[in-house]
Amino acid sequence: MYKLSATYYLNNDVVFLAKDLIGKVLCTEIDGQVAKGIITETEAYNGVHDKACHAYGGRRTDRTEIMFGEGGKAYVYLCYGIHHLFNIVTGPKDDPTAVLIRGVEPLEGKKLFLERRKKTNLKNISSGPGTLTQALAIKTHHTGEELIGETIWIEDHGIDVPENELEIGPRIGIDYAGEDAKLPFRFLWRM
DNA sequence: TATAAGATTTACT
DNA sequence: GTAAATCTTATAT
Repeated sequence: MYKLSATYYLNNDVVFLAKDLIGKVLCTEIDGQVAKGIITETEAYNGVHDKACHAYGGRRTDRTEIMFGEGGKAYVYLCYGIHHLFNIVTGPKDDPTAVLIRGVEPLEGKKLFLERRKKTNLKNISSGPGTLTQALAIKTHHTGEELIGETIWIEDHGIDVPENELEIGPRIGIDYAGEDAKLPFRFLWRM
């Protein structure tokens, strides 16, 4: 088991990273409490060429600025006024690619998952992009956080995901993106 | 300064 | 299965 290094995130193939991150372990230490979850679902956001990406066409705003920096940082933003969505910025400088984490499975600190989500069982406790951030206590102010630091990081536990359990398909909830909404950039581990 | 729309979740019919 | 909740960001006055 080891923590992913900074160079891992500099890979310019965001689709490869989205696939490779399935089975990795997302960890947070917030308020002195450690929680870990196995990543089971991701989506790739392929920079300026991707209509579904916030940085499509080189749009550079205060919000998307972080994606134009080097990979290895967190990009957390609020959707529908309620939900915090967690992205991993990837690729070299000026290449605004990112991987959206859409789902995790509780691994460590399960008690925290239950408390933060106010639930009594672990079923579907962090199966959506907005709910996993709640379970791991990730908030918008974590944007820009180094993923090799002490607050949010990713570990490789050597978990093997069989090819036949990996579902690849079009992304969800981005119908407005036209043709790009159909690209097979979504990866889901069917356990 | 004001308005429109959104990478979703939850509750209710 | 359908609809409401809810507030930030981006774009237009």
